[in-house]
Amino acid sequence: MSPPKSSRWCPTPEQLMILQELYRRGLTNPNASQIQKITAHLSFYGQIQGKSVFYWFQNHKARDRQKLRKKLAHQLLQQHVLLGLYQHNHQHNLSGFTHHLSSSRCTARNLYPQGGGGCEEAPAVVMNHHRSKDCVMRMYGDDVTMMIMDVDPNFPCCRNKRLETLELFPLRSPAVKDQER
Amino acid sequence: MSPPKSSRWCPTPEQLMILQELYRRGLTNPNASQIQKITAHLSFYGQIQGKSVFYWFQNHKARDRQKLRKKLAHQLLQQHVLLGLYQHNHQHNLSGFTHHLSSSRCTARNLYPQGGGGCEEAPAVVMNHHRSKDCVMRMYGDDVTMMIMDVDPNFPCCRNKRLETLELFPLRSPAVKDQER
DNA sequence: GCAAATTAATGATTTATTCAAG
DNA sequence: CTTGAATAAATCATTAATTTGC
Repeated sequence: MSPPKSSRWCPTPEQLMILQELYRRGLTNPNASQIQKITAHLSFYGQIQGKSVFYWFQNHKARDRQKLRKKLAHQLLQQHVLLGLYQHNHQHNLSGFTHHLSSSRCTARNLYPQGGGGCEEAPAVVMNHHRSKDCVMRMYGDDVTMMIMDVDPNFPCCRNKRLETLELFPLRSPAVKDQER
Repeated sequence: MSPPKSSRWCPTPEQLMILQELYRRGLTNPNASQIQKITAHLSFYGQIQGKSVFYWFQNHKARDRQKLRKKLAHQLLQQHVLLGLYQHNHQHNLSGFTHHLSSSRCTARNLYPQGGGGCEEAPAVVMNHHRSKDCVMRMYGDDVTMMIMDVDPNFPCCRNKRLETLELFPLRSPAVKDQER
């Protein structure tokens, strides 16, 4: 019954919620005394040390900024692209960015509306791809190709034994007592 | 009389029942092969693609958790208000209660890797020390000593006056108007 | 009753976070 | 510190419920 023994702080949902709420409210750089207070409160919900709180705010702030910078850069680029300032040979250098840029609402469906009734042949471009644990899904227009790559039996979440031999469709008698949750 | 031609999957009642039943039995994160099987079976009841199954489980799990979180947040607030915990200092002997709270739905396995209780504690030596803009933190095992050195008044985020007297747990009137989404 | 208008659910996509390997 | 993989969270978009005025 020895507890998991993690080498690092594992925030409980409560702790996380509280931290996020504080951050949202504008506390991005708590001083020592604030950290102490916060730690005290959070310790009610689970083991926690001051340093964890300290780190959390540092990391969170850093990632927030990073996010912001990225967004800004993309917006700028967007402007440039739209204005045609990168018309000539610079264009391909943007690929790394544009892929992100154009992702917002340029889905295949929007670019190649199905309503067209087949006038458009084959949007041949990969609009998006979604990687899953063991499959890759690629969207070509409306279609999706799922490539099964592997099923890892060791994957931790398979610890639920029932899943191992999961009967997908027992579907016995119709009265399965479907209780609403 | 072409069929309605929906742009998205509309689950039939049978499909929905099956999915819900699978979920209820503990299948919350099917792998690709499971998705394939499920899709195959469900296709008996109507047009369906693997991605729909994939999405369904993702959404269902997420919204399940969302509900739980909301409930939890509410309870949390209640606890704080009712017990006046927010004026405590370190109060560690609440473990039983804490456990109950924080394990009510420990959700992500990354929060609780081994499915056990919480995170164990206590490297016993001086771990490290960090210099922050306004404090030095020294870690002695579990303890952290923070010495306030200075508070930089120029730091941009300090413009928010509320921070000066930061109320960690404001918990004002019960009717905080928890606006949905 | 019945549609147009509104709102709620939920399918589909995108973005962010987390863990850990390199 | 950086990166990749997995997945959770947030968001967008469309369909279903429902409300509303006739």
